[in-house]
Amino acid sequence: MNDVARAAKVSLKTVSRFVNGESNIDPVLADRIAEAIAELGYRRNLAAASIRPGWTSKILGLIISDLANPYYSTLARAIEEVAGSEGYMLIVASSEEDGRRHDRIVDRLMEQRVDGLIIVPPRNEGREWSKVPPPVPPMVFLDRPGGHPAADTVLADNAGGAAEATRTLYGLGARRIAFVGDSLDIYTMRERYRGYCDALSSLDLAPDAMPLSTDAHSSEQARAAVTSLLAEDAADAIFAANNRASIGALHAFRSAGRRVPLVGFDDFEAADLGDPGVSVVSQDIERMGRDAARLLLARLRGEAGGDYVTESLPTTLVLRGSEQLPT
Amino acid sequence: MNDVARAAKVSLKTVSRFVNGESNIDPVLADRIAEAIAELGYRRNLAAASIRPGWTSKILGLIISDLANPYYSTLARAIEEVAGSEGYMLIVASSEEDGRRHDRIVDRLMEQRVDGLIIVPPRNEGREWSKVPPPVPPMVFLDRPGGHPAADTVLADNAGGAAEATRTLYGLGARRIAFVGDSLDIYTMRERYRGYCDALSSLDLAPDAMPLSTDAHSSEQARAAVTSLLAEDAADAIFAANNRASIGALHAFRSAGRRVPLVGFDDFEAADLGDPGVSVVSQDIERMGRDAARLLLARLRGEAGGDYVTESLPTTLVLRGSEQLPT
DNA sequence: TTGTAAGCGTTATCAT
DNA sequence: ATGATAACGCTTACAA
Repeated sequence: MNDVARAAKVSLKTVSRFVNGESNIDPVLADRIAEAIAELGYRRNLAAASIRPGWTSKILGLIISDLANPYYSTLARAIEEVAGSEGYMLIVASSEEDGRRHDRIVDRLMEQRVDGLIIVPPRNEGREWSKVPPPVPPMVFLDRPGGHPAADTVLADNAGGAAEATRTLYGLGARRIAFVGDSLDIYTMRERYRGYCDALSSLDLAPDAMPLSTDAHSSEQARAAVTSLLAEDAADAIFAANNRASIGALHAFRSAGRRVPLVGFDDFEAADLGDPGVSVVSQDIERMGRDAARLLLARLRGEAGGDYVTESLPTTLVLRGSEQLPT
Repeated sequence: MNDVARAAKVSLKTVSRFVNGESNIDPVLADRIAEAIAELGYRRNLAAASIRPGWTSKILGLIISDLANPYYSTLARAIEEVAGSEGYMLIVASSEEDGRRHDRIVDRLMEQRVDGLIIVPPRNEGREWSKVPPPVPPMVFLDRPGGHPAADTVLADNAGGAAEATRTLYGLGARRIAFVGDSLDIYTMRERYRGYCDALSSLDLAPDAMPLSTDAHSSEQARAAVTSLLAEDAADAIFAANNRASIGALHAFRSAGRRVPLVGFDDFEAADLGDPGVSVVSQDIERMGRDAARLLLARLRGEAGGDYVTESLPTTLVLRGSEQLPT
């Protein structure tokens, strides 16, 4: 910038004004500056600019569990889009559900002086937020509650969606509705199980009496679980509490040569490929991401009030046929 | 940092030494400093550190077409993993295949002083690299060639994979093998078409005589294309040159109630869900990402020689049954 | 081993 | 409208 100023025979400050697009500047000088910039191939240094007091990095940090998982990459994309529209770039990092890793990323991001943070809290929690010395940048928790009082939160209505799925299966005649999912240590699983139980109870069915499988970490394990449910004739319908459970169930159906009514949680690419298509409780993932980003940007603009909100976004039941009894 | 120095009654420089983990430092002072840091909640400012000469931002920039696309998010994840293992964070941005957008992102990333760039060049090219004033950080092009002479490139062997798929279909008796894919303006499509044509020619079949559909931008369009192929009995096998084409073909098969041998390009989640499973030419996406990141990091370490490499990674043919004639 | 002074590339203040 | 000067938070000669 100094070189540009010298070449254009103006002061440093005038160049600064020029590159910042300030208005009050002599057109003649502006031209000289523009020329000097082009000639010297000058490029401003945003990192240097950002350390000035009152200036910001215009970078947001996003911590998700796994960028390769379509659910999170869809969230990331939606966030990137909203952030980009207001000039923010996004640093994305995967916590792999590991609290220590998550904490390291948080520290790094704060040292980098990101303007704000969007966080999917890891399953295995790390250090408590109260132990993180202030100042902490504005934060939004996404997909799961985060345990920091001064932060907004965007969730899906996991319990509501699960309840709707359960009621649908019941309405079509099912009375032994199996829950096939991952560990209940996971917040979303716990919520889905809660919704499932609530629905059963309100239908005068005992949740305890229903088949329950909570170790479907992979579709392979889900397949095994569903296979034995079929073999023992233990269930007349299945609520698959995540993607992998749904896919595992499909595999099990194919091997067994028969199926029972099925509703899954979370849509997936292949859900409408089979015959019948797989009915699912669908989350509006883009909207979750967008809302999280908007909430954060509103705080950064100082527009948000003193109250922190927790949004619980509705789910949609998408019926494709798998909820029906086979003909 | 000044405050910490004052509180610990040492000089600024000693604190700097401490936070940078330098060895020669009096344990007594170190303790005082550690205490002061904890008390004041001091956090170093990496942005400020990075503007010093000889220092780097330890941030890499990644430009892909769409983070929500599993192909690119898988690439991003692999890159993030390798980068993270060496202390680099990743700024990810989606170009949406738009050259102007891509150029804006490049400028922003360079102003941010990222240490290196990994770029999936957009379909609609923007400004030429020769017009970007130096210094340009080390760069790696991924998935497609990028048009900058001083950069490494990591590609998949699109032509080879397509040729293998074509030969496989031929070997099983097919003589009218349709190519269903997206526009040949796209580098990867062009390459796949080239491989397909090469294979046909070497088998004494005329590529021109084969059914060709290059407007399968969505699975819906691909479905329409395949549906008419089936109706007119124009093809006895299909090479689906991307994911969406494969899925569209499956939909068409289902509606028509019959299928012809099919091999797709690029694996997808549901490929083994149907009966038969969909055979595909599979790219090792993780490896592409890892290799790109490693190439870039090697350059940043100054280890790479003066020569720029172009890697063409082999594809794998995964046979699941759809390549066979229906029984 | 520790401290002093200078400088990295910016922008803000305040005078002109 | 423009410019001299002082910050911002940090690291690196170089001296002590």
